[in-house]
Amino acid sequence: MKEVTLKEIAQELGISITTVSKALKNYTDVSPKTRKAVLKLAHKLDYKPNSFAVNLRTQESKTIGLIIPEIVHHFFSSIVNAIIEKAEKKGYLVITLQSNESLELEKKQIDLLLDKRVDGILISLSNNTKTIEHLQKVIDHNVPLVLFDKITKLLNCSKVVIDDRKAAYDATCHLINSGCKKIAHIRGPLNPQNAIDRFLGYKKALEDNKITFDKSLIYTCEKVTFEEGYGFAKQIHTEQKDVDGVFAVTDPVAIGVIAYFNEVGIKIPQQISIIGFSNWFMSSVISPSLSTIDQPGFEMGKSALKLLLKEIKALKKHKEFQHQTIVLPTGVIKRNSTLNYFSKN
Amino acid sequence: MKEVTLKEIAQELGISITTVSKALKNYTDVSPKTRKAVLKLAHKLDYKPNSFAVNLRTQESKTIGLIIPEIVHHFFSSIVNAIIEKAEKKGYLVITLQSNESLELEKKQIDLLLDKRVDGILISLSNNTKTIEHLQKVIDHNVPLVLFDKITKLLNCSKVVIDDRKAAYDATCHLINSGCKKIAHIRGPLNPQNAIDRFLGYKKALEDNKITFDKSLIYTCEKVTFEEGYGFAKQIHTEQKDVDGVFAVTDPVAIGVIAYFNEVGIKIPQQISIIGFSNWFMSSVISPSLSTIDQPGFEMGKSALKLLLKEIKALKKHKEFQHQTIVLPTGVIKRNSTLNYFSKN
DNA sequence: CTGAAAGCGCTTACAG
DNA sequence: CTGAAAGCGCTTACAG
Repeated sequence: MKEVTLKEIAQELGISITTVSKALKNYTDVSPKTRKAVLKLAHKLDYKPNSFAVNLRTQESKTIGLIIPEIVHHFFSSIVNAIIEKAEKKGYLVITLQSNESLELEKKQIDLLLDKRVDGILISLSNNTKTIEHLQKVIDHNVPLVLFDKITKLLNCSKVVIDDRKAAYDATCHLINSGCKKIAHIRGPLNPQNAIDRFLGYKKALEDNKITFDKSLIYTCEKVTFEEGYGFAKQIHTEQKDVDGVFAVTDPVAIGVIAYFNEVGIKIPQQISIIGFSNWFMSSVISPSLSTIDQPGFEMGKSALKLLLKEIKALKKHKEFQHQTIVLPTGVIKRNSTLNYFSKN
Repeated sequence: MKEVTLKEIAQELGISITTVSKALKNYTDVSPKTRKAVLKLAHKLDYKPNSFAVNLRTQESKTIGLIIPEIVHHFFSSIVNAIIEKAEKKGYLVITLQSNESLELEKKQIDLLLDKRVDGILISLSNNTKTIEHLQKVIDHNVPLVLFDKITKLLNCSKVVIDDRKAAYDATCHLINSGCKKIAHIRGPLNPQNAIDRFLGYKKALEDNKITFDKSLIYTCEKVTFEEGYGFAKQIHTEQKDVDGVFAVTDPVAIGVIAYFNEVGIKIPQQISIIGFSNWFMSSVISPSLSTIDQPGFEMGKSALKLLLKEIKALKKHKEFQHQTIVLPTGVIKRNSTLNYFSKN
């Protein structure tokens, strides 16, 4: 099926392309009669503007790029969900790419998106992103950029995050309030800012509650998986350090911990309490259900997109745009992997 | 930062735009000396072809559209994962949209993708897709279309599926072989082909094993959720029909069933066996771990994309293209929610 | 080996 | 109110 063009409509009506274009775009300087005829024929022929031509003319693609570490991941897929849905409502389509936690891939994908001339880019950094030239390049090309969740403070652009330090503080306090005296922390990799912040929140909570920080109770994940959680739980058990609480950097890791203790018959939460982070769907359905931190993925996606579209709009109008950092609230979700008897809050 | 154009390179070197273009595209009719000078300057200026102009000229977007019912879903996110990754390697970017199980949205999204002039469309149908004009429209516009997983047989295009009937047959036989005599089936909605096929596979398995089909043991989901699984398990329990096996249309539903029986202290698999479908990640980590059907999401995404790219290529060369239907193999994954003592296979 | 010219399909400043 | 013309930045058939 051949696509209909302005030219064809113009020829059929015996008028100029210019007038057809204006009529379709509701310009005021077209006679009602002409406009009507154009609209009628356009509708009849199911005319759709050729987006390639429109893009070239307007230098806009009405497309935004989205890069996340991985899509098969409850939290990130919730974010993608929000972004795609809201973007569609605002007339933008979304090109999604995954860095697979690789800095090299991330760099390449930034180039792909710039080559594609997307109108803006949303990105959550890979765990291995230690340099930022590729991100600075986006800004230098005058393409609006918004970082979310896994960010770097070194970049002058808008950001959407949660207060990881506070959330981790709250998680740790919940363990302490429910009676834990010796709390291990299975942390994320050393590079990403939010793994660092969660660790610091944990440490501060101990401090504020006069519990001595013990370096040997820190276990560091590389891939942040169920398997690592399971492995570290085994290690904790074997080392016999009388650990009575575990704060895991994210739910899959915590679920690995639960799986191990379930297996060896250690009672949760009576003998050991576990708290995770992110509130993955499965955390509510495992046994015992996992206490965790509510991390608002959908809200985060929505906010990031909103900021990006604002900046795109400002850029188009050549207006100044003030970069913002939005911090979304989190909360402790108390379930059955922690005791709630002593809970103060 | 202003983007560099062919014109600027031509001016700086004092040659024509034509020659610059040819040099960059490795046409043979350019002198080595000229070519070298062009490549050098292009590299120095970090020249990137303006994709808007290239799209308009070539009438190709190097972009494909992908529509799925929902992205926050283990199986679908695995498919998206595969498609994005493989497409990138082949020089295509992917625009993803979600129908949210709505036919109206699905129609709109098809239009968006056609307006965008994507080079091809991959789609898994919503549960409420009962008409196919919007899909026929894609074909009529000469845009390659590949259906996967949730398909309709009414459309003449390539398809990638699993043999749902056989997989369901195998799942049910596994229950029978492990000793179940009275097996309930929590099925999917009435419309989607794969819910129908899974139901038929279940029925056939009973038949082949001389177990009378009992209509009252069929429970029909609307949204196919954990909550529905939980609710139907309660109903099964209350109705006291001595059900000793449950085949659920998908894992989240099966996990709802497990949650209920765990709660009321009915032993799985001793008193009742459960099998799901799709092998979601969480199925391996709940307690008891869930027996299920291995549904190869990554493979499905890969195959669908491969077929689509083949068709795009054929179309470009004005060659005939033979539509194909690929059926991917599945297997029963035996875990702890079913007894394995009597297993024959 | 080089380049002028046409054209992809639109938008819009400008003239009448 | 209408339309000729320029231009977005490329690609490519064609002439020389």
